[in-house]
Amino acid sequence: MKLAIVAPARLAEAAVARLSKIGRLDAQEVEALRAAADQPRGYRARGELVIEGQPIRRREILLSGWAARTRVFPDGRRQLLSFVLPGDLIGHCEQEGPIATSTIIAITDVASCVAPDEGGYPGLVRAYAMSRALDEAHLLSQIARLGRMTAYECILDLMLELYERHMLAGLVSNGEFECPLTQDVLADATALTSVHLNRMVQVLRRNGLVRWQQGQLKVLDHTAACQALGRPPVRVTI
Amino acid sequence: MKLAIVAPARLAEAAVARLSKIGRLDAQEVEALRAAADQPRGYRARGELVIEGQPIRRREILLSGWAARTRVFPDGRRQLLSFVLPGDLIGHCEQEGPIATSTIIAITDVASCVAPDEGGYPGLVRAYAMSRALDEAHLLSQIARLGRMTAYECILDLMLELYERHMLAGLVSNGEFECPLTQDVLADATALTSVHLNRMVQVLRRNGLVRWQQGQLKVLDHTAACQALGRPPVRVTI
DNA sequence: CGATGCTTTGAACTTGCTCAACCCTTGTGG
DNA sequence: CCACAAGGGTTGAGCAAGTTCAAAGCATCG
Repeated sequence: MKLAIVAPARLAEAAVARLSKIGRLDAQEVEALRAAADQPRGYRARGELVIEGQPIRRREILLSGWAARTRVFPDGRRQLLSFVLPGDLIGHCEQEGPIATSTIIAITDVASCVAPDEGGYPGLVRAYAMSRALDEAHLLSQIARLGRMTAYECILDLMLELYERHMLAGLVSNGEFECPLTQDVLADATALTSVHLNRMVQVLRRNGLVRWQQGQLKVLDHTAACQALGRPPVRVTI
Repeated sequence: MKLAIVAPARLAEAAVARLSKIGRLDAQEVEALRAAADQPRGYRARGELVIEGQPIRRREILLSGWAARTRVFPDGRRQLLSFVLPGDLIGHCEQEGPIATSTIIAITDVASCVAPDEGGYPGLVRAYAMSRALDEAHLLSQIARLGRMTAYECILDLMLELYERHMLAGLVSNGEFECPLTQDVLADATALTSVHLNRMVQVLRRNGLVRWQQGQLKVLDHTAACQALGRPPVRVTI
């Protein structure tokens, strides 16, 4: 299967950037990562990387594209639990005989690789542990968002999270990053209807906070965005 | 500080029940747990067990009482992220220099103890790993609840989760368990106002699904409850 | 050039919120 | 022993945020 998203040679870069920052990887560890990324594995958009309830076969690292953990109700309602972005881990958990607690679907075409074993690599141990911790933090934020934020705040807060996570993976240039989501998907993530999401995004645009067109998302006014969320103007990134 | 909730001798029982089930502990490991529980540490209701942003000092196990991870917004809005029940771990994470991602407050008076070091105890390794995995599963459920369930479903689903978790800790007798929450707290957990929560709880009672009085909660009609949530009638507990 | 998938708009509707009062139980001090 | 304060729980009426349904606009792609 061909992967047109990122040229093969650069496929590892986002994951290397993210994991070496959060794990303070040394040259050897980065090399191990690159070697793993040299054997990428592709999934088509809408494909399932992990299926809820099934045993987890191997630990992977997302290299390119967007994926998401989702839960679908018996009657068809759908909720996105969290996004999985380049450099994020998939299926990392410490139990023996682990069972997936959620389905992970590819939102776009996606590439991943097997996560190099951390044995003998203290940096990888740190990186994996920190990545799990960040994952958990994202879940907590998602709960707070869905629980107590208005639609407007919820969308903005999620956009800021996505911005910061792309920043960490070195995927922001000029304040802008690729956000190939449809409004339907973003609605599933924010627990809104796509109709209402659309209206609120229009308000965000009208207020000059964000630009989102042709799959590129740019936070135009960080200060105003943080203010709208009632938080300290500049948020520390890790 | 005196702890009137559970007699000291029995203080370890819920934690032992839960952790030995999920970790298949051997006699020696159970003994290590009991020894740790013999030096309990108490917190008053409303006290903070962990504070968001501060370094995590030590890993603990909750022995008795209810606690909860919470997030408070700058303007005072509050969201309960998850409940912490007897046998649950507190501050377990694998990074070095870990920072707490959420504040944990005591809902009732609470007792905890230091978590015995798992070195040399494979059962404890399993138990801690599984406990972390369950924790994550609870966060995912919470997201799905807040995101896509109606108030009625949300409350019922949370009550079933609490029931199952108490079951696991051997804290259910006669289908009934202690639930010393105020409606205000339950409203913060389900992201509702206490007014609306109250009305929906009344409907649950009227429909014969639950009884909740004098701090005791009983799920009266499991089949109907599962049906109302559109899921298979009997849910597997682990 | 039609089909398909995404975005945008309008109008009626519903769920859950707000505000305000009242009730009940429990504990405390005169 | 009563009064009263305090903290939950309950009720009502009006309101607002977000949903539903339906249709139209607008790209892109074979």
